[in-house]
Amino acid sequence: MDEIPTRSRTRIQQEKRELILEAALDVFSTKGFRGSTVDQIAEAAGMSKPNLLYYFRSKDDIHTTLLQRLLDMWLAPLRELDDVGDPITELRGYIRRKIEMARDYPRESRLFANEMLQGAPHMMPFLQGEMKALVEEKVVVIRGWIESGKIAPVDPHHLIFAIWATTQHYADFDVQVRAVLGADRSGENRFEDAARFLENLFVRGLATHNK
Amino acid sequence: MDEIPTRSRTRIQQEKRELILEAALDVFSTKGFRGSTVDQIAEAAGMSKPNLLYYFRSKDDIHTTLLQRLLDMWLAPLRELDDVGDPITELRGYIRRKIEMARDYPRESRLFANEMLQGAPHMMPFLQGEMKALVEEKVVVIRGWIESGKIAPVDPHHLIFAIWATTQHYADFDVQVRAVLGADRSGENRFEDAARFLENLFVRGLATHNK
DNA sequence: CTAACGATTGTCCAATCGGTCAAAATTTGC
DNA sequence: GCAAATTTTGACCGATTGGACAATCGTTAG
Repeated sequence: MDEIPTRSRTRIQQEKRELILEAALDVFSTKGFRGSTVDQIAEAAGMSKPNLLYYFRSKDDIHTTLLQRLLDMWLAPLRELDDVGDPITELRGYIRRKIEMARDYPRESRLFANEMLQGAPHMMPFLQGEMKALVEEKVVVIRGWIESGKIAPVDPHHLIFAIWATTQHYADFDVQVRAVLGADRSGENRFEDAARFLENLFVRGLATHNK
Repeated sequence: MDEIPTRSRTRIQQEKRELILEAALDVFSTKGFRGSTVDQIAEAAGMSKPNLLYYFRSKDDIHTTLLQRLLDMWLAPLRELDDVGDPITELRGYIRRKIEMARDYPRESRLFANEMLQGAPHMMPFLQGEMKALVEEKVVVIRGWIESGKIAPVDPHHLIFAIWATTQHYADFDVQVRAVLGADRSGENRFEDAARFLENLFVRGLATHNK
């Protein structure tokens, strides 16, 4: 077969492809693309290498498919940042959504981080296109909040970077966070603590009124 | 030869080893360990592969040496965080030192990030040992500042994480930052803007007094 | 039952990569 | 200037890896 239209895929094909992508996400996110072997992915998916290559034309095909899927979900939290609500509430919600993503989808975060570290060879068009456009849109919103005196005057771009950095840190640098917090403090409540700290930090850092 | 004591190395050996480490840092930091080949490093260092392997026993040896050197410089900025000065000034200085490191040593930052993404297979002892110890020491300092009412009551661990995340972000996610800022705003002043924003954010976020 | 189609695997191959080695080229010590 | 030591290289090797392929197994429709 050459290229199966998604429409005409067997139920088994759909399921197996899902299974493979799931396994590949595990492997790619921690070992990187070049550090992963098709055999490792196949074993993680519980099938033989030739069988895996029956569902995906190549290792690269799997990787590309994963990145493609990542695009959609990656911008979702920022998309929800809305002009209508109270700025502080909106930003607080954005931080919370991002922290939840770091907690619930750490592998996707690491996959993205790997791609960025390598200079975004596959995602550059996405960064310069869809992502930049969305950021620009939200920058306008934030700038509006500043001009109406609802939040402190800060650089909107760097505000967004700071939220990205602090939240994704808990997925990408999970080992470091765990190691530094120690065995006892490394329970799953570290995301709760992080959320509390970050909301606090940003709310205080952006407030225009005194407490 | 088996293992040359550092003491008895020729001048040429010292220089060539430096040259190789410099080239390897370039390659490893963007392509990761598995994604890099000895040939690439050798070419970047302007020598043949066997010649490179005359100065380092193995690819792994180069990598380990780079990570080893990284340890020293990585904790330096935090070490300087001192108990004596004004808390806000101290923290502001720490942020500035970290941003300068991201600007001046982005390859080292990415090398570290790669190691973390893969679960710190080589640096785990360092994380749990030296790094955790230093953090714990500084946590005590920060806690002291909080108890004496000099900064707002926040979780010291997560404060440190936030400073790490926001500053290193400009090295590790440089491509993304550039892409989102656009060609015009991506001049080298982005580090200045970032520093200004971050100092502002943290100072406001930690202040106990009203402005 | 059986023919057709989809799924699975064992085997193999070419390319890449880390590393070796002996020989050649160069530098150094005297 | 020359011998010893150091540096550099071309050729080579074994192991790994991505992928191809033909053969086999399983399933399903008639």
